[in-house]
Amino acid sequence: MPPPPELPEVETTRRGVEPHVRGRHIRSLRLHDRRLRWPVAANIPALVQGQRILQAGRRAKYLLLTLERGTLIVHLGMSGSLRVLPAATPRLIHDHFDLELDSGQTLRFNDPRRFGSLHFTADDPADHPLLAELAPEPFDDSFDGEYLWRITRRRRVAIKQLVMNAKLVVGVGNIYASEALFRAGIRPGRQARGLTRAECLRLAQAVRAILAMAIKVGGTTLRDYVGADGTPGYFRQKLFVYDRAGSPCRRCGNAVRQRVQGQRSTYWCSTCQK
DNA sequence: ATGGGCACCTGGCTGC
DNA sequence: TGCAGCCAGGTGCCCA
Repeated sequence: MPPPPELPEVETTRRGVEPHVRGRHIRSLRLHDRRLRWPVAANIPALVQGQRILQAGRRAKYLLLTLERGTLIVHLGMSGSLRVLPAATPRLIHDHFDLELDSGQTLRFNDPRRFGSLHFTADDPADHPLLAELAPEPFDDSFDGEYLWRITRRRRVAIKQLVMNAKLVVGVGNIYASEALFRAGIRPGRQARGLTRAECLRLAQAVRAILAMAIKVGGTTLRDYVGADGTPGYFRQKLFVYDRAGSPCRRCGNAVRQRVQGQRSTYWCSTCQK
């Protein structure tokens, strides 16, 4: 099973899709299997038919297709992928919908585990319930050490869980949470409020660095299609601690440790992280 | 306000 | 070789 789409994978998908959809008109939206995390509203095809796609954007891990009137909101969940294909391409199992374009291509969504989703909003997507409460984008100026310092002051929750809370930090899933904390030299079990200013700064920088690197790696394999991830190989090689329990830390050689934290596996090096 | 736990789902792996 | 059972993960939601 390939790694789940985190923010870099979603951004890679956005970049892959954008040139194929921008400026195109929607011939039709065909729903094949509406069973996703939330049942796909049956009236979406009628609402989007004939509309032009102005751009492909992203907010956190949500893909946003801006139409002339309204926005399609797509989430890849655990196993979702979007591909640009010739419209006649035979469908496979777990294909959920096709966004057929006037170019003769179709944007096809496949999602075995059905944690993905498709919504439409006629209003400002920023006001949509799924997006309204989200933290600032990691690459925004407002996301920095001071921001992390401010939001952690009263939080007793472990820093790893805080970093995975999309209302506080966006785009960091289980894998990159461990990786970012390793890079910042901070143990995942530390109480958020116990971090120093300097540590908050390092963590903010680490989050940005990890995401930027992953986007760069994803970009190298970008072609005319976009999978949920392109290449487990590249991906795995870059990981310092995730899924490496018992293996030597790539920095100091000590065994990488693992424990369950908030019902998720956490990995860290007790030498490199304090 | 905060934190903790649950639910959703299926491919891939483990162990008998 | 077959099969049952467990695990992984993102994240909205409910409850304490």
